[in-house]
Amino acid sequence: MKIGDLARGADCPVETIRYYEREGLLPAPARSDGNYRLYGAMHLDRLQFIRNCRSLDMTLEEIRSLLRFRDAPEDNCGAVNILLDDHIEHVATRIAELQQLEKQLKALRTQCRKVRATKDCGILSGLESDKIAKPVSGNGAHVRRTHRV
Amino acid sequence: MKIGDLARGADCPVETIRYYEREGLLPAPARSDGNYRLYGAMHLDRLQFIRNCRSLDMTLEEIRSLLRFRDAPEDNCGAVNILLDDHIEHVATRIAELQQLEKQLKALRTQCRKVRATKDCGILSGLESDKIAKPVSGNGAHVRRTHRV
DNA sequence: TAAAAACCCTGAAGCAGCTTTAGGGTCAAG
DNA sequence: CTTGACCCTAAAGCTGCTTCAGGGTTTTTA
Repeated sequence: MKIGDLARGADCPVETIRYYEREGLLPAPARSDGNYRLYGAMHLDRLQFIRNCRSLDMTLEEIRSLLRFRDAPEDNCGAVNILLDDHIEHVATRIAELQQLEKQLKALRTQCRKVRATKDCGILSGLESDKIAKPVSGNGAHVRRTHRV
Repeated sequence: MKIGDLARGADCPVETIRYYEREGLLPAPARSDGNYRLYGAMHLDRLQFIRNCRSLDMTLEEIRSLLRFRDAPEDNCGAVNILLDDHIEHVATRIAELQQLEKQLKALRTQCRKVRATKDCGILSGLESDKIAKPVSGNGAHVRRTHRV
């Protein structure tokens, strides 16, 4: 398999594969005469594992850690359970934060129901006010931002 | 007001204020003899506006846009309403994604209820499987990630 | 009055997790 | 034998800051 085949197999951009290799998540594969990367089924498995973890919003550090367990089949998996529990908590925390945010945004939105001059816009004046709650931060949520394009 | 006073007034790190200035969100203030930045009440208002928007998880680009409206009091505010509606939708989308994620993580967690050898760990094998849903991406959620420390 | 502490300055690098750009080389089809 | 699809590397760019290195200024304290 060349890198493009692997990429199609795991639904992952080619550049990201090379990036994972640099980051030590994927082992460097053999090379062809023309210096092309040549992968086997094991690489595909591993890449799919990584991509599954990423789609569960785990960090590369967490994934690195899971891969170490995966590579040590005789060790016990207690730490895996803990890692997952922590991650679930991060996600739950972030959901709660975002729901709070949504409430505030909707409240703000009701401040301006029709189009008028910006100087009279209830939204803009709402954004001046000091009634906007700071995010609950401190603990450590860790999940993708709202903004992506 | 020196930069430290402004920082305390808006509950915002000093470095972040300098960063906002570089990014053109805050106008460059006058300077003292010793080359210190000297701010007035208008800067504090503007900084609080920015920080309120940030705590609602808006991007700097969105904030830049809102500031332009704020600076043009006679324009109409239709675009402000649209911007906010879009942002609310981003947040709602992200919440839905995260709830989906939470469900998958909890399902995965039930795969391994006791500590055993990693080769038998239901979580690790669950992460191999192709049953993990890709994030609904494409549209554009845009909100902070789960991971923060 | 002098030295220490607290504050301020700039410019550049670092963080995560990629993506993009620049500037090439390799290989199969027509 | 050339076109086009694919591959390579190294480096820079993205967001929204934070941190660092290496200074200068002002205020407080002894």
